This record gives sequence, C-alpha cells and structure tokens, in this order.
Amino acid sequence: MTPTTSLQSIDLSTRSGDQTRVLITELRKEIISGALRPGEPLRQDVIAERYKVSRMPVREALRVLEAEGLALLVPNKGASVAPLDLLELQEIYEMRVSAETLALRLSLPEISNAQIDRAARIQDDIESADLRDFGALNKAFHRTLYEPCGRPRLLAHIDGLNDVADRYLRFTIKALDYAERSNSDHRALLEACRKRDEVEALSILSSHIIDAGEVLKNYLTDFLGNEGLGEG
Amino acid sequence: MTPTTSLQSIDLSTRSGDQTRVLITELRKEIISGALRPGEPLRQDVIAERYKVSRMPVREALRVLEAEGLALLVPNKGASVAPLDLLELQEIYEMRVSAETLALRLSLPEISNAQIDRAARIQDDIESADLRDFGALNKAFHRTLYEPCGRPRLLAHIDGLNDVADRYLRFTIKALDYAERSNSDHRALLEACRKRDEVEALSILSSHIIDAGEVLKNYLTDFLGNEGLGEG
DNA sequence: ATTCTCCAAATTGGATCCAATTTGACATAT
DNA sequence: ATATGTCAAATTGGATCCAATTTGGAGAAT
Repeated sequence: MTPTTSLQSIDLSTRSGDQTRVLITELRKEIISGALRPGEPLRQDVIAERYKVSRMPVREALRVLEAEGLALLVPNKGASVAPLDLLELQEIYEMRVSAETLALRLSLPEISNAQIDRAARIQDDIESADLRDFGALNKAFHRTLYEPCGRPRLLAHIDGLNDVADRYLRFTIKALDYAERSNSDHRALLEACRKRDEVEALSILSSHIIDAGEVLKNYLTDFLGNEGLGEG
Repeated sequence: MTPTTSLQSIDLSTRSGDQTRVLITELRKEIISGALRPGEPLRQDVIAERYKVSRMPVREALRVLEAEGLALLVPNKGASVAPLDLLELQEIYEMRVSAETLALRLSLPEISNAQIDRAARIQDDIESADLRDFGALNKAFHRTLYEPCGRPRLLAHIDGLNDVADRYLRFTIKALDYAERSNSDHRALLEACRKRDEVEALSILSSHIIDAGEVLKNYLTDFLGNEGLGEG
C-alpha cells in the first residue's frame, strides 16, 4: 500500500522575506512523507503554481533538495524525486550507526537526568500514539538523547540521514512487528543512559539501528517487484 | 600570513547548459582555498559580474554553498563566507574519524593491491611535491583508500568534511612540521592495508585524523588573536 | 509496419525588470 | 556632542520575459 497523502497547496504569495526557505521545508516534508513519490518528476511550473509563487524560488529550493539527496536534477531535463534504492538504504543505516554512536558517546558525559526523562516521555508517546507518527516521534526520541553533545553539524547530519531513512520507513512501518522490538531497544537504551554506561548504550544503539536497517531491507526486497521504487 | 590568492574571473557567459554547477564548484574552490576570506561578504552583483553571468545562477549557487556549510545566508541581508570557528574544527575532525574509519573498514575487504599501490604513489607525490598542494593530494590519498567501499553517499560526505577541513588546513600547513608526522602515518597506514589488518589500519587512521585535528587546533588557537576568523 | 525527419509544444536556463528591505549619510533636535 | 529621524542609494527577493534545449507527434520514406 503506497502512501497516498494528497498534496496540500499552501499559499506563500503573501509572505515577504524568504519563500525559498519555506518551499524547501515543505517539499522536503512531502518527499519524506511519500506524498511526492520516488521518481516522480518535479516540474517547476506545477510546484510554483501549487504554492502560488514564481518559478524562481522553486528553482532555488530544488537545488538545495538535490544537495540533500532528496531530489535529482538533470541539466535541461528537470528535477525528480530521488528514487529509493536498497543499496542506498544499507549505506544510510551504516552511516547512521557511525554518526549516532558518535553523537551518543559525546552526549553521555553531558546529558542530565531531566533530559533522559524527556526522552522517556517521548518513548511513552511512541508506545501509545498512532503508528503514523512513528517516524517523527522516533526521530525526536533519538535527537533528545543526542542533543546534549552540543555538535550542531553532527546533529544536522544525523537529521539528514534520518530524513532519508524515513522515506524507506514510510513504506513499511505499518506492516511490521518492528515497533515492539524498537520499543524494548529504546527502553534498554534509556536504562543504559541512566547508568551512564557508555559501552552498553553504544552497543544497544548500534544493534538497534542495524536491526532497523535489516528489517527494512528485507521488507523492501519483497516489495521491489510489486511497486516500483522510482527508476534509477 | 593569510592566503592572498587573487580572484580569477572565468567567463561562463558562453556556456550553455549549467552555469550554476560551474559556479558552485568555482566558488567552493575559492572558499576552500581562502581566496574568498572567512566572513567576507558574497554580493550577488560582484560575483555575477566576475563570472559574466546574471545574478540568477549566483543565487542558486549560494543556496547550495549554504547547504554545504561554506556560506552563510541571512534573509534580505545577503551571503558571506562561513567564518572559521575552533569548535567547528573540532566537530569536523570528530566526524572525520567516524566517517573515514567506517569507509576504510568497508573498503578493506574490497581493496586490491593495485589500488593500494595507487595510494602509495600519491603519497610519493605528497613527499616530493610542493606543500601548497598538500590539501588536494592528501585528500586524494585518503579517497583512494576509501573508494573501494563503493558507498557513494559516504564518500560524498567525507569529501564535504575534507573540504571544510581544508579551509583550516590552508591557514597553517606551511608552518608545521606536521607533514613529517603525516607522512609516516600514511606509510604505516599503507602497510596495514597491505596486510589487510583492519584493527591496525583503523587505529592508525583514527589517531592520524585526531592528531591532525589537535595540531590544527593548537595552531589556530595562537592565531586567533592576530587575525580574525570571520565574525560569528 | 517501422524508422526517420522535421516541426511545434513544453520545459528548463538565464537575463532583465520591479518591489521590498536594508544601509548609511545627512540633517535636525536635544 | 550625541542621539534621532528621514530619505536616497545599495542590495536582496520575486516576477516576468526571452532564449535554448528537450519532447512528442505527424508525416514521409523505406
């Protein structure tokens, strides 16, 4: 079942300062959520008209999205939503392990109990809330644990990786019993953080991310025949 | 002694397809090399006239450079070259260790002796060539060792980190006996790669990068008073 | 029927134009 | 002398216009 969220049109024509900024975040959301499907062409006219702006800020936004790996730009041909690709998925999860264990390691000496509690409360939400919000809440949980590291660039990098990962997650999340495993991982991770047990926390986080990547990969491998992932 | 390379003006006005692409790479080079100084304002008019194009491709290029962390864009105020900052330097080197050890680990099972030899030849060049090319050659050396990992996204990420790191390197490279230490690290790294000794290779690479970061930090700490690093 | 050519429509890339915001200088008031 | 207000110049942001490239289809040739 493909995500079939309909595209909303926000009227940015009134806004003064920075339409490009808004466009970037809106289009990013639409690509991550799957409202804009992998491989789908992104025509400047269409987007411009949908947001009631000229093509100019659209073009700037598309450049940025390309730099983020969410769009593909071919000179004189146009832009399209970056296709999904199992090799990229694997790569993203390998990079997540590397970047997020670094963030957690740097965060642990700084993190307060209050901050750990904040993460625990997000985990409560995850377990009680609608699975549709899993992506965003899951991201928030992890980010709360990493933020005390005080490395803005690293955190931005991790955000970007999670954005891309979310695209894949979106296709599968409903069908999985993955949530359960993820929840127990999260609980164990919080416990290790409370004990400030670096080795344990990093080990849990690593296998947590690797696991998620494996589950996704297996699920998507089956998927691949049924429904395209966007042409390469 | 600040880099005082003069700005060359390339005439892109004839090129058909994609002036923005060219602008991005040219401006990137100028920022990395220090020809465009940290904190220096990047006025659209000036750049456009220098490259004999209109402001439009300049604006697109600036957006991308902002996404890469090389430029700063303030709405309605304009762009400037991203300032240098010791905390960022530290962060970049932490991220390099994390990303590059991952790349090397994934590369080692794939790398051929011929590829290792290619890296060794680059190291020969480093030791014999002008120190001014150190940044580029050093980057090439490392990339040669990582490339067999076959992870395009990871490699692009590493390239980006090294671009930013080069900006700091550029300020110091001449003044250091760092080259010697770096050379012996490189030789030892090649040896470990030849033996396919993962633990040894990763350990050498880690301390190699950490070392470089420390040396840079110390050097720049002294520097900070004399000559600005661009206002925050 | 298939392939090739050519031309019009669609679409992107770049330049120019106009509006809105910021900057800085000068004048004025305290 | 310093601070404040005002207005013109500079600069950015957005829209429109034009050129260049790509796309797709009709028609001709084999």
